[in-house]
Parts: sequence; structure tokens; C-alpha cells
Amino acid sequence: MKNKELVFNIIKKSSKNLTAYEILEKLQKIKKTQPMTVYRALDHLIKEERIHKSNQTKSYILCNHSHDKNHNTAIAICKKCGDTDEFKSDIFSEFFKKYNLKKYNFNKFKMEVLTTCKECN
Amino acid sequence: MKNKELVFNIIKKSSKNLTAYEILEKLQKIKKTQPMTVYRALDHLIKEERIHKSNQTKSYILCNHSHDKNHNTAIAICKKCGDTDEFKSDIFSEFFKKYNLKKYNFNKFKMEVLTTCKECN
DNA sequence: AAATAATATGTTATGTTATAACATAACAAA
DNA sequence: TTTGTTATGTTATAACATAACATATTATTT
Repeated sequence: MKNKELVFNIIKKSSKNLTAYEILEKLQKIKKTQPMTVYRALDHLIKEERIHKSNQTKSYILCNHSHDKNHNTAIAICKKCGDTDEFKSDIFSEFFKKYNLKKYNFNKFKMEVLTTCKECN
Repeated sequence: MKNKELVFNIIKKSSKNLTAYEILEKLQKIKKTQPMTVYRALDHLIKEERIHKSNQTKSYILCNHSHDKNHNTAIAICKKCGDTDEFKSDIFSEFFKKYNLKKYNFNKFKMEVLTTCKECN
């Protein structure tokens, strides 16, 4: 199986969002692997929109395909437990369009909201 | 002058958003400095809400004080030129409240939207 | 003023995340 | 079969961030 698919399956099977090096550790149990291998696989998967990256938690998130046709991404992250939800981005697209926010277009965007979930709060 | 204020002035005077190590380089021109010094100063400034950190660009942004009383942060970042704008977060607070987004409260949040500005697009 | 506490700073080392650069393999299309 | 393309391997290093411990400075209390 390709590295890309191995990495994808690791992400898919995990109950929590993993960092690149956590994925590396798991992949190393299957085969000898260097960081680059993981990062390359992650890059491909992100390009294919099969996963997203949270820059807040530096972890990689399975895409739930609840984005609109422009593949905009809107993710909430709990700063305490690290859990994420991906929202339908359509409502945010509308919102950004409605409020003319100065110098940005928001045709294509990636939105991350760091907050706390109801369980942790 | 304190390290904190030196760092603050570097950020304030800069025409672009700086990373921690860019700030380090500038501070080293004034005095012998290690990374820790910069990170400590940045931590203090963030706690005092005088600056924000963008995790998308790993750079530090002068706060424009356009947040509401809960000091929520809403920042747009151009993925091409790295320029940022801080929005009044009130409208987003309202928005999040209006749409009941499942398991999150959004009482206190930090929002980053990566997009392209009109100049770059 | 001396003692104490709190805060700031200095220093070295290390941890974590990510990419550069170069080489080779595998495979498909011309 | 040579050419192009994509995937992989490997080593090194860049870039970002924190731990841990020592010392100095400043503010507060006695």
C-alpha cells in the first residue's frame, strides 16, 4: 500500500487528531519511515481535500466533506481537549459576503476557531 | 528599557508581521539576546492583549483593540502577502450565538481566517 | 533598613515541527 | 526503450518553541 494511503488510514482509524510525528510513530511500526515521508503524504492528502490541517493544534483532521462546492474549510477546535468539528462553510461564506470586510474577498478561505467545547467548559 | 517593551516596539514599528525569530534578529542588533527572551516577552504581551499570534503564519500581530469586551480575537490573514486585519469580534460572537454550532459555546474564541486580500487576488 | 516575595532576565540545552536537497525506484505513455 | 511523471528514500538542516536552572532586579512587608 502507498504511503499516502497508509497515512490516511492511520488518521482515519485514530480516535484523536494526530500530529505529524504521532503519525510518524505509528507508521514506523509498519515500516521504516522518515519524517519527510509523512509530510509528503500529508501534503498530498491536503491537496486532495481528504484531510485538513489545524495550525492551532498542528494536527491533521479527517475531512468530513461538509464543505461547500468551493471546498472552503471551517473548523472549530477545543483548546482544552483538542477535539475538532468541521462546519458547513456555506454559512460563513454568506456571512463574509454580507459583511463587507474591507480588503478581503473570502472567495476561498480556511477558518479555524479556537474555543472550548461544552464538555470541557 | 525592558525586553517586553523592546519587543513591543519592534512589532509596532514593523511594516510586516514578524515571526519570533525575526524579532530575535532585530533585538540582537540592540543587545545580546536568546530566543527565550523573545518568547517570554511575546507571552507577556499576548497575556496583556497588546499583541496576537497568528498560528497560520506563526507571526505576531499588533492588537488594534477592535475586539469586544470579552477580548475575543478575529483575524483575517492573506495567504499570499501575509497581511492581517483584526475585526471587531462582536459580529462573530453574535453569529456563533445565532447558529447553534453543536458542541461549542464560543464564549471566548480566537478565530483565524486564511484567505487572500483583494490586492493579491 | 533588612528580609522576603515576586518578577524579570540570562543561559544552556533540548524538544518539536517542517523543509531543502539530492538520489533512486516504479510505472505509464509516447 | 526513452521520456515523463509520481512516489519514495535518505541525510541534513531550518524554523519554531519550551524546559530547567541560575541570577538579578524590583516591590512589599516587617
